[in-house]
Amino acid sequence: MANEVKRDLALEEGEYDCPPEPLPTLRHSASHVMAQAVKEIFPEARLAIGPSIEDGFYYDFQLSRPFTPEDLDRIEARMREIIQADHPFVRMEMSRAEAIAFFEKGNEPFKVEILRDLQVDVVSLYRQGDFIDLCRGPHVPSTGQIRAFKLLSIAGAYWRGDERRPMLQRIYGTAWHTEEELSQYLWRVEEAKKRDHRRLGRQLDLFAFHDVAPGAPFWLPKGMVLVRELERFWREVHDTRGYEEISTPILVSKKVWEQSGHWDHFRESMFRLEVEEQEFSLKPMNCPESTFVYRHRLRSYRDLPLRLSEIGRLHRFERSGTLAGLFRVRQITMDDAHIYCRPDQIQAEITGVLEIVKTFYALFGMTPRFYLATRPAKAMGDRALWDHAEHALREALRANDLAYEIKEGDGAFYGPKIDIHIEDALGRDWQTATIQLDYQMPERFELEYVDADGQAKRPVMIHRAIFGSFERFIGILTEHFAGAFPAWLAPVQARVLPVSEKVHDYARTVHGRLKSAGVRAELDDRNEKLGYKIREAQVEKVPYMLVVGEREARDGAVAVRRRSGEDLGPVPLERFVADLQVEIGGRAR
RNA sequence: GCCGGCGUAGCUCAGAGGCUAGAGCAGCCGAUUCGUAAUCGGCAGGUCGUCGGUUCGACUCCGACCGCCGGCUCCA
Repeated sequence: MANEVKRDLALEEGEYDCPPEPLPTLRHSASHVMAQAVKEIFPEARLAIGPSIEDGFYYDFQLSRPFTPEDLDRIEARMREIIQADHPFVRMEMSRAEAIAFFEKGNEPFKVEILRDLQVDVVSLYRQGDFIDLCRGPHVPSTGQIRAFKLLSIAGAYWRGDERRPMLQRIYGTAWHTEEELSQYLWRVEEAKKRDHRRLGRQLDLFAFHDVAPGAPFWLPKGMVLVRELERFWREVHDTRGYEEISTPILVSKKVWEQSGHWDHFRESMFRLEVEEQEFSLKPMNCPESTFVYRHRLRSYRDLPLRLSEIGRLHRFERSGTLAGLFRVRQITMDDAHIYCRPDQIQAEITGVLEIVKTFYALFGMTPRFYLATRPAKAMGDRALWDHAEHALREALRANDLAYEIKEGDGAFYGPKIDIHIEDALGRDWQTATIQLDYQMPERFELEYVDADGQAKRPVMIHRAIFGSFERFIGILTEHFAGAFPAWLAPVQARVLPVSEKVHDYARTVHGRLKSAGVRAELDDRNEKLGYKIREAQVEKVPYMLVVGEREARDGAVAVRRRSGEDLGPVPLERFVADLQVEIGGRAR
């Protein structure tokens, strides 16, 4: 019934199952081989889909019992046999009806479902050995082409990504052209694990999580230094840019959320409680309450733009399975601000925010990428306003000469937004900053200003965050710097290491001098050898180790060692203090 | 929330239906007074995540719950 096709058709855009480049093709083929191995070992397994993904591939199966790590070993061994046999990948074509019949006979309900949804008359299948799978290709010529691969993990995944549909078992694997690339990749994964902020957070005593507060960190003294330094910098920037800081209540009546519209959209994601027969909630956002500050006075067009900033502590009920260290928390400390302005000020205000974004990320050596997120399906407000808002954002981006991509339908329910992503030291992508234009909240809360003509007008509201949240951003920073924070952020900036007890008096003098100069300095006067103290300071990634022995005591100097291992030799104490103050004051990287 | 895995000392980990559950590091005490990544000796440290069940006996087996990890879903 099937026609074998001698050569791959010239595939066009949209006609393949994986990008027709060498590596995705290889990985896609590896997933077919994995499916074959699984079917041979577990004939009762049902096949779902198996694409190539970044760094590897997966295949989803339905099987009554869970896969175990031992199963992975067996599957991998079987795959090697299939690869050894060097079966050619053969493309075949048949009518959709024939294919449905074929997979019904093979008892593959997921394949049948895919085929029923397809709009085409003829479908392609690929065969290697006696294993046939529905697939648009392309594939490598034969299984022997797959050399460097490894199965990695087993995970659950909903059929078609829909939580109402069956939960399948997904096996993840990775595949590369050469063994070298494979081991390089595995090494990269190991390195990433070493940088994991959860691990570094524990090792460096930055923060801790406890069962009693899932999704909310306990900041330890050293981690709190990071929070404070970021706050300090953040306030400096906003103070000089005409922002006024406010703070609004955390526990508020549901009336506020009903008025803002959040109650309808996000009630289920709010922490609610009843007090004296009134329903309250922990605030999941700052914006509705910010409007109370706006309305505190009658506003004139001369008052605008009014920029109200707030480091607000929010709570959002994130489902238990989604929590992850500082990256996904239930208690979020947002570096928020709301700008109330006239329509003619929008572009200038957005421009100002974009400038802050650039300043911030340059400081950390991160390159921001900009995305415009447009009208979502369940949007509030009329179409024309949305179009106008999207246009204003586009214009601001263009005026700032910023390249951007579109995230279609990804806007907030009250307005479109510019999302800013950064790439960290490991090349991973994070969404951090966001700038959201909002005509809805002013409407809902009936905000007004008196214009030059004496008429009451409605202001526009811009929501924006630069870090996103302190929790998440500190998580990203920790991994970005692998715990070796620049001196201005480092919890301990310098540690004094006396060589022996004989110089403890001098070491105390040095330590005292550093403290009086405002340096976060520690004195390690424990009864240990120098090598031990250095090792420990090194592990803790203290930027400067100041070795003091009898020579330094005599000369009023410190022997400076950087955490890079670089030994700067003896430096007069006052010189070191002055240099360090410059480095910290300039927030040098 | 769902699928799977895990939970033993502050940390990293070993152990096991049957006598007082171990190690390294960290901590404390003592010795050593030392020059750029771990000095030596001693001491102390545990309701084996919680609750319930099976059993003569449970840290070990079973169940529920809590938390964490890998994913999926979600993310104003």
